[in-house]
Amino acid sequence: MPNPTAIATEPPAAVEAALARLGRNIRTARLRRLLTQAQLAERIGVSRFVVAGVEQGKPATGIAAYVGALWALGLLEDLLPVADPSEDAQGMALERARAPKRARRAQTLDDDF
Amino acid sequence: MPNPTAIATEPPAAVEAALARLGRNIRTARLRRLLTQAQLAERIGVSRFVVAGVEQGKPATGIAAYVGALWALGLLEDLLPVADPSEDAQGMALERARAPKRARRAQTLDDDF
DNA sequence: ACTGCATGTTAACTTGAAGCAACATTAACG
DNA sequence: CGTTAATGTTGCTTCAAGTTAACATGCAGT
Repeated sequence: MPNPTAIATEPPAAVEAALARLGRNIRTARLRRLLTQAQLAERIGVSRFVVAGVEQGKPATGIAAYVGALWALGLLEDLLPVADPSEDAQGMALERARAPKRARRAQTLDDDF
Repeated sequence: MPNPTAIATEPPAAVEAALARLGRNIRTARLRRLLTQAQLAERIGVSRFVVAGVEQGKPATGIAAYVGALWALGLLEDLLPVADPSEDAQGMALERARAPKRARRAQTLDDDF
């Protein structure tokens, strides 16, 4: 973000809203578990300010802090379905209806598992 | 990340795996839509290197890049259920005992859990 | 009310993330 | 095959994310 950075400084409204919601959810989960920001931060291995930023949905905060928070709260599995190829109806429809054009496809277009 | 940052440099294996999987999923979704890294990067408003980092699951990359990628791919809604309080069975069970707004516990006496 | 602790806010400092450019590599298409 | 485009890689520069510290605010419990 050296240069007049783009998405981190002025994210689209939808992105901003999604991040705010995610942060609020993480905050709720933390409070339910009776953890302080500092305690959660210690588990993650960051300062309490980073946790505060996560709960505010700060766009420029590293994703490790967010995922680490989910991990420390036992909510990591919630992340697995995100962008899951087998659930991407739109993408599957596109793939079905075309002969491969440009864009380099991975040699084996890795199918996990 | 100034100091010997913790989670971003050596994330727990579970976090690392979750990020790697998320990155692969985003990559697959991009390829299905026949977008190059550069094209997706342009939509998000970052350089192509950031998109490459996202697809590799780089832990220190800002979450805005990840969420921006999901947004540009039409997959933002996948993020809504993450850490959703109404799905957090573990947290709801804890809350059934008491519901503090601020994490606070008498530590001298009265310890359960 | 009073006290203790969690959280918000501010500031100065450090360093690594993101930008850019040029080259190497690989895969898709004719 | 050979061409072309997409991606990986390397090195350098810049600036903001993250750290620490100190202070302010506000909630929870006695």
